[in-house]
Parts: sequence; C-alpha cells; structure tokens
Amino acid sequence: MRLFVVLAEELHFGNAAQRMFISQPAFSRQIRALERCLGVDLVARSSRRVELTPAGQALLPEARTAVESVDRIRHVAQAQIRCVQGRLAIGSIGAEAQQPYTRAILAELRARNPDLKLDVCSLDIAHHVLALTQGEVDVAFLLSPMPPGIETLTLATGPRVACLPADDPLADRTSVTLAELAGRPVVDVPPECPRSWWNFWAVDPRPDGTTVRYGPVVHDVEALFLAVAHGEAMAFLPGAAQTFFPRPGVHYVEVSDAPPATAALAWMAKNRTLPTINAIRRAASAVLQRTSASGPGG
Amino acid sequence: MRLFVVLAEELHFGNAAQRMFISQPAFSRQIRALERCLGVDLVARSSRRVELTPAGQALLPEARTAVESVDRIRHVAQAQIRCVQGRLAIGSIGAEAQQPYTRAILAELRARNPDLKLDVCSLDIAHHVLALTQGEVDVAFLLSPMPPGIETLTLATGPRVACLPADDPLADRTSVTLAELAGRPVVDVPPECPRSWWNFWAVDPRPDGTTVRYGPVVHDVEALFLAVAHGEAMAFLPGAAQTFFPRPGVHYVEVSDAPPATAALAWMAKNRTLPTINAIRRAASAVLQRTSASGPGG
DNA sequence: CAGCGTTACGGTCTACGTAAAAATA
DNA sequence: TATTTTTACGTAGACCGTAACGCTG
Repeated sequence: MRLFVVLAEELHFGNAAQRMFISQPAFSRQIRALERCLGVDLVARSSRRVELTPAGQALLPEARTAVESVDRIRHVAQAQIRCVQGRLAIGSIGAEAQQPYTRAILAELRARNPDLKLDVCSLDIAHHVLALTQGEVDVAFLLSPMPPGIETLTLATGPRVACLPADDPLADRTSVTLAELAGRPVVDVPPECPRSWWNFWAVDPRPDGTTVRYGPVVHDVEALFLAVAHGEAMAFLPGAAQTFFPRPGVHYVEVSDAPPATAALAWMAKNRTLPTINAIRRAASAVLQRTSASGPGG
Repeated sequence: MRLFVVLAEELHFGNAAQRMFISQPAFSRQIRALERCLGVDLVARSSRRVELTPAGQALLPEARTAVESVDRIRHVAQAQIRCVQGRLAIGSIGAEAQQPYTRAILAELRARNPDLKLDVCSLDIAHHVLALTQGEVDVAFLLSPMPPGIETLTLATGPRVACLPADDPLADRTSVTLAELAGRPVVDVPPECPRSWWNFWAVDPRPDGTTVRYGPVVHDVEALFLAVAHGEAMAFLPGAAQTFFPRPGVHYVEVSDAPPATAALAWMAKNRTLPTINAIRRAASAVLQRTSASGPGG
C-alpha cells in the first residue's frame, strides 16, 4: 500500500525498493500481492518501462490518503506519549527560532515549567503546516497566514524584503516597490504546502490584479537561496532574513508596499486544551504583555 | 487497528473477537501488539471492565479514518473491476427501486446497453450516502438533498406523508399540518448519515422556527416502522411509502405544508466521466424527456 | 549484452487456535 | 466462584534475502 505509493512516484521497482529499504524481489512480490488482493492490476510493467494502469491511477490518491492517515496515527500516538511524559514538541520555520520573542517565550516557558521537556526542531517550507496538522509538533513558531483549524497568537509584525540575485538591477537598492518587481518569477513551493500561504508570501495576486509567474519548486530555504543566487527566481521573506541568512549571491531589498508579515505561535485548534500547549500559550502571552508594557515606557 | 476500533465499540474482548472472526486470545495479543508498536496503552483492562485510556480516546478517531480509507481503497478497486468488466453497481433507497421512473430507466439502460451487467442492491437509511462516497455503488436512486460532491438528476417530486402510530389522534386524518405535528419526536438516524439530509426529512427546523425533538435512532426502514408502531416517534416519508410499505400499527397521513420531496439519480461528481455512469445518465435523461413529452400530450 | 522485473529456495518471524493460568469483583 | 483477560505451546502461513532466470531494447 505504502509501497504502491512509492512505486507510483519512482516508476522503477529497483529505486522504489531501495527507498523502502527492502530488496527489489521482495518489493515486486508485495506489489503483486497487493494486486492479487485487490483483484486489479495496478502497474503495467515491461522490463523496460513501468507505468500505472488506469485502475492504478484511480487508486493512487486513495492509497495516498490511507498512508497519510496511518502516519497520522503514529504522530498522534507520539503526541500522546509526549503528553503523559510532560514533553512539548516545538517546531520553528526559518529564522523564527532565533528571534528575540521566540527566545523570550522559550525562556519564560522553561522558567514557569522547569519539569517540562522541550523538543525543538526546525521545519522547512514544504512541511511546516503538515507538521502541525499531523501532530509531528504540538506548537510551532510560524509565519501567518495559517489555514483553518490552526489557531495562532501574533508575536510580531514587520516589513518584508525581496530576495534577489546579486546581479539583479534592483539588488543594490535600499527599497523597491511591487510594481518594480513585476514580471519576475517567484520561487514556488511543493503542493503539500497550502496554496493560500504561499500566495500571501508571493503577493499573488499583486495589488494591480496581475498574477504571479512561478519559478522552480523548492523544499527548504537553502534550496530557495540557491535558486535565487542562480537567478532562476526571486522570493519574498520576512525582514529578519536579512540578518539571519546572509548568503553569497543573494541580496535583500525592502519592499515598501507589500503587506507586512506576521510571526505567530501556532497550534491545532483541537489541541487548545492540552496542558502543555496551554503552558506555552500562557508563557507567550506573558512575554507579549511584558514587552508591550515596557515598550512605551522604555 | 481495525481491531482497536471494534474493541472501542464493544469494550469487551470476547465480543469484539467474535465480531472479527478470530479467537479471543488472538484478539488480545493483537491489541497488545498495537500498543507496543505505538508505545502507548490504548485500553485499560481489568478482567471486569474494559475502557479506553485518554490516549486511546485521542487515537480512536484517527484509527477510524484510517480504517475508512483502506475500506475506500477496496471499494474503489471494486469499482475499477466493475469498470473493466462493464458492470454498473446501482443502489436504491427505500421504495425507489420500485418506482415507475426507476424501472423505466433501468429498462432503457438495459435496452441501450445489452452487454452492461447491472448489480442492483438496496441501501438503508444509515449508509446510502456512504455507499456512494465510498464507491460501494456507482450510482443510486435516492432522495434529495445530497451533500456536496454528489451530483443528482431529479426524477420526480411529490408530497410527503407523516408516518404515525395507529393510536395517534391524527392517524386517521387525510391531511395534517406541521403545526399539528409540533412536539412529536421524530425518529433519528445514526451519525454516519449526513445531518443536513435528515434535517430536511424531519423538517428541522420547522417553518415556525422551532427545532425538532428526536426519538430513537434507526438504521433501516423496518426499524423505523417498528419504532413508529411502538409509538416511540413519528417520521416523514415520501408519499410512495403509503403504497409500498403497508405495516401493522403504522398509518400514513399527507402533510399539507411540508416542502415536497425529490427523488433523484445520484453519482459522485468525480466519477461523472465514467462511461458506465454516463450510460445510465443518458438513459435517465431519455426517459425523463419521453415522459415529459408524453405527459402534456396524453 | 545490459538493465530490470520475476521466479525459486531456504530460513525466520508473525499469528493463529487450543488449552491452561492469572486476575478481579 | 465465575467471568474475562493473559500466557504457553505447537503449527501454518507470510515475508525476506540471495541467487538464478526471463524478458526487452
């Protein structure tokens, strides 16, 4: 079942078997067993070409959702284990983990709950929402907007910068407008990433109504920087990227008229009542109140 | 996994094992293996009481969806087999299979496609929508309204009747109003049946804004008639029930002011293009055109 | 011939059922 | 003490990996 999904991606028994860490004959037998079990041929194989039959194509999305749901079971089980162990899995996208507010919240959380174990991990562009929805992490420091089912607490708001190749005519400006960037392709993200989220980050559609042309798909920020440095496309990032991600061949220019970006602490709405999640929510609220109180005063 | 779902329903190892057609020790071992595999205890068992742990409760819905999606795989595979074999699985709820338009459509379909094999089965109240969405049947003769994702072709529209216990003061009337029926509990349906569908059939909320009180849950029409005959609740049915379901202790009375009911041929929107489904759609359209053409003329 | 999928074979691991034991109210 | 879950044990089937085979371009 999972093997079938992998085979559909690879269209090659040897490679697929390797990905699943079993020998190729074993893989072949499993697929054949699945076909016998279901009563339909799923893949048409000649020893030179492997392709899905119509039945295989029809079954592929169903198989995918089935595999996803058993993955979800594992993740939810892990979340339950963490819950009884007093553990909290925290994810963070890009440079959010290094931001002052994030560090302050984690410090506050540790101070308030000395027995709470924190598992912090970084999330890449492709999977940050999946990590939350599938329960791989309990909470995450992310960038809005989040899709329905995810609740957020706004942590900070700031300008966005354009991420341009060094040889772009605009690369050395101190500020640009969306109109000046019109026509430049924007790095794309894989389909498992919610479209609405990336549309916001690509400013698609633009204020003038035009839609964005997309460049190569990247799965993480380093791939994004490589794509930009190669001149294949541009990207929009939160202003903090400027200081946290200096990269050769990549210049940052503030975009004066893009809607501001919002950093947020996010969690699944259905998990709102979990004690560990409540703990970090309270810690975050405390830090925000303290900051806003001291801000005008200092 | 599936065993866990069954155990959660039965809360009894022996009964659950029997439902799964394996011995009780084997069942017990499987559950324990699942717990070891996930790393969490799912059920708290004393030899007198079996109950779900919090982790088990959290995992139960996920396990359910996982089981459902593998069931869907089997059903979609069956649909594919039918497709290559030139078979069409047709479902029908209540008396729809016996209605003249249904019989005419099936006759037309057989006449146009002599090689097409038809598998007709009846669907009960609880599962008629699931049978479509999970691919157990390709098309179905149902009663509107259908939830999104299901397309319909309207076949007939007619008044609704109240289904009342024989000793109800209104049971021998020729016509009643919703206002006269106010306060009477209505038979309920299990949760796997879309709420919007049953709300329509229970006329909930009523035109005056009041909500309906529900009686016992029934899974099929015969259970519905028993509940009504016992005086536990009333029900609303299409007028045709009057002639097709004479039952002791059950009287039918036309409801003068209930919105009319619509019988329809239904299929999954995503399957619209399948040749077998197209065939029955065309047959149905032809029958409808012929009927409407001859109607005014005769 | 070279690459790739399939079949053959020997060994291990899982999972069943029956029967006996342990645990709880 | 009675009901229900768990452990013990012997067997049948599933699955893996290595190696040999067959097919296609």
